[in-house]
Amino acid sequence: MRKPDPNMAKDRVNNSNNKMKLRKGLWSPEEDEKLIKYMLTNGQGCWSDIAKNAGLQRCGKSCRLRWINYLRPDLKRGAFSPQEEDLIIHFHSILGNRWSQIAARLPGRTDNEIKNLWNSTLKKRLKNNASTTSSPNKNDSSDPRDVAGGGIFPLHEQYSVTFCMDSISSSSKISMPPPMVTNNQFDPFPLLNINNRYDLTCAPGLLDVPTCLTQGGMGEASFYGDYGVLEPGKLGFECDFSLPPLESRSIEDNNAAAAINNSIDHRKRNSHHNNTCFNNTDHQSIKVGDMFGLENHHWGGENLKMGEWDLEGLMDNISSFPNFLDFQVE
DNA sequence: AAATAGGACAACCGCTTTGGA
DNA sequence: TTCCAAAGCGGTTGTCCTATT
Repeated sequence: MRKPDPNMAKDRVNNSNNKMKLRKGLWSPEEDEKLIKYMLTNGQGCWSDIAKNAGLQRCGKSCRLRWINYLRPDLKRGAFSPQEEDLIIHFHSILGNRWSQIAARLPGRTDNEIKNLWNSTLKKRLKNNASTTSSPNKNDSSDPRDVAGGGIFPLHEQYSVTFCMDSISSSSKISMPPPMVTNNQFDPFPLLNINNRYDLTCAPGLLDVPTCLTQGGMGEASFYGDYGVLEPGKLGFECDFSLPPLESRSIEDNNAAAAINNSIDHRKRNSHHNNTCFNNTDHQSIKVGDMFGLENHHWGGENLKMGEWDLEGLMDNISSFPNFLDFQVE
C-alpha cells in the first residue's frame, strides 16, 4: 500500500459529526497497530465499540473494512497468481459480481481485492480476448454471461457444459438448447439464473474450467474433483451435490498472534507499497488444497452460509429442467 | 526534467440484509 | 409485526505510483 499521508488524512476529518471528529482517509501505521492489538487481545465484537475502545477516531464501519481488507492476519496479499486469476474469471463467469462469494473461495483474498483486480485488469483482458476471438455482438459489460461468451469459455458457441463424473478425467456432456431470452437479456444458463436466490456454488462443474487448472501445477487431484459437483457414477437430480469448500475465515488461535506480529513487523519494514507486507510471491507454490482449505481442515463440517447451495430451492425450480436439458453421456 | 495518462488499490458511500428488542 | 442498529455488500471515488511523451 502507499504510504499514508497524515496531512491528507487530517484534512479529511469528518467535521459533520458533532460528537466526535472521525478520521477518514488512509490509515496511519499507528491506527493500524491500535486496531490490530485491540483485535488480538479482545477479538471481534461490535465494530462501533471496537472503534471506541481501541482509541480510534474512526467509525466502526471503517474499522471493520480496514480489518477485513488489510489487517487480517490470514490475508495473503501480494500479486495474484495466474491460477488465482483464472479462478476469479471462472467464478465470475458463474457468480457475477458477487465478490464476497468469489473471495470466499480464494483463501487469503478479499472481495475488495478481487473486485479491484477485476475492474482494473481482468475485465480489460477479457475484453481484449473477446475482441480478438471475434465476438461481434458483445457489448462492454461485466455481465458474467458476456464473459462466458467472450471466448474464454466455449459455452457461447456450443452451449455444452461439462459435468465431471469422477476425479480424474471422465466427463459427461450436456447439450443445451440455444439461450433462452428473458426480458430481452441473453441468458445462456436459464437454470443458473444469476438473479435467483440460489447460490451457484456447485456450478463450476457445470462449466468448463480454465485449462491451466486441469493441467500441471495444480496437483494430481482433479480440479473438478476438488470442487466437487457430482458424485462419481451419479447423474441426475437425485445425485449428491458436493460443495466447493468455502474458505474458513476462522483463524487458528495459535497462529493468529504470530501472524499478526509478523504483519506488524512487515508493515514497519515496508514503507513503500506495503501491499507486499504479507506478500507471498511464490505463486507457483499454490496448491489446490491450500487454495480451498482442503488440507488439514474445513472440508466436512464447514458451516455453509453465503455460499450455501440451496438444493431445495433448486428443486423448486427444477420442473423446467427436462424442457431444455438433453443429457448426452459421452 | 517536467507533464501527463493510465493503472492499481485503499477507502468511502449508500443500499440491502440480518438480528435483536 | 415493526423498528432500529449493526453488519455485509457492491459500486464508486480519490490518491499515489509508474510509464510514457
